[in-house]
Amino acid sequence: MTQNQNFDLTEFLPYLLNQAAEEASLGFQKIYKDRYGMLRSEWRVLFHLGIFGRLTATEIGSKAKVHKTKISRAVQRLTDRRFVKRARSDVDRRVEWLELTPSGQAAYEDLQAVAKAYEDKLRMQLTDEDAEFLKGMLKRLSMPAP
Amino acid sequence: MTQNQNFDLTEFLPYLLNQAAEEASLGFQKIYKDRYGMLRSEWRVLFHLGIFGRLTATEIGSKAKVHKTKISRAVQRLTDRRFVKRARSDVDRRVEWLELTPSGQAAYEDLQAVAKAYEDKLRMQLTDEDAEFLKGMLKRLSMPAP
DNA sequence: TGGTAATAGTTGATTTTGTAACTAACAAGT
DNA sequence: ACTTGTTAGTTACAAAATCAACTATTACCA
Repeated sequence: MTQNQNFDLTEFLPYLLNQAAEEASLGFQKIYKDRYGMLRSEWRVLFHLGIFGRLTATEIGSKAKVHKTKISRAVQRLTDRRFVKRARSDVDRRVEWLELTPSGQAAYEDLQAVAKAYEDKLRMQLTDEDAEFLKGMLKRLSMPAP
Repeated sequence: MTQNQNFDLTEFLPYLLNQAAEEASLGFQKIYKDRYGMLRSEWRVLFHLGIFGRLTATEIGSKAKVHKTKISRAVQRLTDRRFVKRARSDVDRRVEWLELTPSGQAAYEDLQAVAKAYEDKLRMQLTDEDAEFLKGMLKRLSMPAP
């Protein structure tokens, strides 16, 4: 009897969350990857700038909880592709203001529409009520434990 | 007016799921990493063997939805550390049966207890009812969309 | 039997991430 | 002004993930 009945992986919350997150990301990932050759950190930067307009790398990092080296490299690639424009601040010459270029804006609008459609498709698996409830719990779980 | 009010990242399910999954994994990750120098794919293999007893690499891969190269390398490292023992099948000499060694079993039992305690801690943020509901939805989201 | 396809698992090359150390600029107190 | 500390962002190197190609074995079937 080597079998262990005392632990069920499929009830372990971190595991379940990871499996669901991975599955839920697949379809959208395929699109931003195929269509724009973007990585996850890149569409996130793109979306932050699309939504909030003008941000510094640090601001994006703290909003998205992504490490600054990842942001740095994502911004690098996005500027290489002319999706993002950087401008040193006059007030504090350490910081760089980031903004979408017109083609960055176009890519954002395209992907944002895709994201909306994708979200709708995902939510067809859930009732509206369930989805709201789920989101509430995910938001709670997303903040550092007390 | 460059601000876009039409999309809210914090309501986008794949994003929310990822944030929650990452946060929920952090504490447990720290332990299996610090205590055993393991990667995520490694504790998953360890747990599968701890729970199910004897499996092939392919079986683990399909249960956990992990690519075979990741499994292969995880198994390699686990056998290097004498946590896992491999044995070629006599029936089909392509397949290898994987099993925990006694020290692998000990590591599993230790980490399994940690996982339980960690799960309890996480669930303190939720009522039992909510947690069950959440798990149900995560399981549904974990399967490929219809 | 012989030939083609399928499966289990590994390996190598490339890409991406993680970690730590680094530069440059500013802040605060003395 | 001068030291010390902090912050913004980059870079170098090591670790890990990805993807394709590979070996070895078995399955199918004419």
